[in-house]
Amino acid sequence: MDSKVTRDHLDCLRQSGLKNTRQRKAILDILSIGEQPYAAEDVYLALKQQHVDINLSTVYRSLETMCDKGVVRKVSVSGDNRMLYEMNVHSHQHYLVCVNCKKICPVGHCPLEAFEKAVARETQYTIMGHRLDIYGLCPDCQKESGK
Amino acid sequence: MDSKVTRDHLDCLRQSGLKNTRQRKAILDILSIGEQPYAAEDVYLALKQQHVDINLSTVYRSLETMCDKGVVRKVSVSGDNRMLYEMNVHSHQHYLVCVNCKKICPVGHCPLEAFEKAVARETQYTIMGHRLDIYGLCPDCQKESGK
DNA sequence: CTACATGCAAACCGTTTGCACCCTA
DNA sequence: TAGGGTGCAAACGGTTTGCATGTAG
Repeated sequence: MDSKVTRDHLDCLRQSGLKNTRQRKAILDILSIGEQPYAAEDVYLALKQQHVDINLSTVYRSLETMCDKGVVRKVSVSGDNRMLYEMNVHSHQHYLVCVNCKKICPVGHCPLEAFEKAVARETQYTIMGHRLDIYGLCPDCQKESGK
Repeated sequence: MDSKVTRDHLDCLRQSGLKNTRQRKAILDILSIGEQPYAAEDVYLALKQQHVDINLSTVYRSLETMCDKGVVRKVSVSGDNRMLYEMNVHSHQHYLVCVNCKKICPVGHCPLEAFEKAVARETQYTIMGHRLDIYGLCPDCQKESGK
């Protein structure tokens, strides 16, 4: 399973015409854990913890070039001034962000296709996409604030 | 009409327990022009152009305290790493952002009440709000890119 | 008169960049 | 071995903060 994932990462990089470096593979390994998006620094710290030696600029630069090639994608969520990065799986995704603990959790389905069409009609814009995030209190933080 | 607006600003500040300073009134005057949200620096430059003497930190600090009191609100939109500020009128608002010229235009109606309820049910979060912005090409930029 | 506001300059923090060296293809 | 990738340190841009001074209530 581990080798399967690594294999995929090699393919991703090769297909995008990117060189296959230790650092890039390590970054993709981190992004593949869980479904959350990670800030550049999160990736950096996670790698440090695994004793993977890497420079923070390299993390930024790699994420950026992998974005350009469509291997990863950027997302930014309310209440976090940092850019977050995630694997660019094709399914379109939105997040539920806890305003207290900042935990980020993906929500299933996107209700906006019809709305986009209506907006396009009304405004004459060519709609290219949207960004939606929902914020609230997660169950744990509800309990905590109930105390 | 000008005096009407100024009057409102005095009321806003008074009701929030904020002191009524030259700087705060000037900031609110700027935010009341048009329906766009402004970055702190936009406000600062607009004031400078009107020969209103103010410090950029004061702009940031005033916007922040007026946010706390609910007089203004923050919004952040995709593709701009700056925070934007607007009058906190109660109607909930979303924006259409041109990816080319960065023009921001408000869209009428918000289609997400039902969706929020569904998400709350599924996830057990207490939903507090959401952020939605739509991006695309405005009519002017469509023409330009057609050339 | 006192607490809150402001100006100024320096710090901060996420991100980007220039440059020399390194290493994959 | 050539051209992309990396490390390091310094710059950058938006925002925040400490401190002395100013001013609204």
